Amino acid sequence: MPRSRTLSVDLASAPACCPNGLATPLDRESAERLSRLLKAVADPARLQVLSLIKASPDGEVCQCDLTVPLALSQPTVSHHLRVLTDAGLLDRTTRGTWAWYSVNADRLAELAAVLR
Amino acid sequence: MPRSRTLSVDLASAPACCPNGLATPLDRESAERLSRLLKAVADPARLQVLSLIKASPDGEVCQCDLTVPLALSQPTVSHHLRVLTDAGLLDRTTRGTWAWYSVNADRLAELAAVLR
DNA sequence: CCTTCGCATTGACACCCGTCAATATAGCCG
DNA sequence: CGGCTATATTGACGGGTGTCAATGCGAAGG
Repeated sequence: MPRSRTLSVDLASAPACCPNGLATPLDRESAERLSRLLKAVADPARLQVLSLIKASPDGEVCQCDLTVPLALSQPTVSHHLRVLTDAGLLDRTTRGTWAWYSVNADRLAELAAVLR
Repeated sequence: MPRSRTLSVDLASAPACCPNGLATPLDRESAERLSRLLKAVADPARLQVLSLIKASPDGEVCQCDLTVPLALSQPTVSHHLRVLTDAGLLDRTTRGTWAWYSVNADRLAELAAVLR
C-alpha cells in the first residue's frame, strides 16, 4: 500500500489509550497508539505549524498563509496539515476554497499530560 | 555518515530552545531541536522503556531486565536506551557489568510543558 | 589466565518519511 | 461556460530508522 490512504482511522483515538500515562507499564499496543500521536508532533515543520496557529490572533490560520513562513512547497504543507489533522491535533474548516486550521488544545494538553 | 556516531552533542539541549513553548512562532532551528527530542520519545519501544522505569519501585531498571518485556533483541534494546540517554531523558549508571537506567523527570516535564 | 556474562558496535536489510514536480479536483467569479 | 485560485493527490526520490545476527569489549569470578 502506497502511503497516504486514510490515516484518520484510529489515529484520532490515542491518549485515551493510556489512562495512567507512563506511570504504569505500557503494553505494546498502547505504546504504538501513543507513539503515533507523538510522531505527528515530532517534526520541525509540524511544530512550526502548531506554533504559528497558536500565535495567531484568531487562533486559526489559512493554509495559504503557511507556505511562505514554512518555506515549503504547497503539497508538502498540505501533507503536514493532513498528518496533524488526522492525529486530531488540528481542526479543519473550509470557507470557500480556503482551508482554515485551528489547534485542538484539549488534545494537545492530553498529549502533554502523558509525558508527566 | 553511518548511523550512531555521537548523537549526544546538542540533543541534550532542547527545551531551553523554545522558552515560550508553542505560544510563539518557532524558527526552523528551534523547531528542529525540539523535534529531535520528541522523536526520541515517539517510538513504542522507547515509550515502554520510560513506563517500565517509572513504574519500577526503585525508579531504576537494569538493561538486562528490559529485553524480555520489550520482546526485542539485546542490541535493539541497547540502541533504544542510547537514544533516550543521548536525548537526556534517561540517566545511566553502571554497577559492575550492569547498566542501570533512571528517568530524568525534569527533562520529561520540560518536554511536556512545551506541548501546553 | 580464561571463561562467562552483560553491554556496545558494526553491518545489512526492509520499511517509513519528508520533500517536490506534476497533475487532478473543486469552489468562486466574470 | 471558462478561467482562476486554493487545495488535494500521485509518483518518485533520497535519507532516516528499527531491527537483528554477528562480533567486539570489559568487568567479574573461578
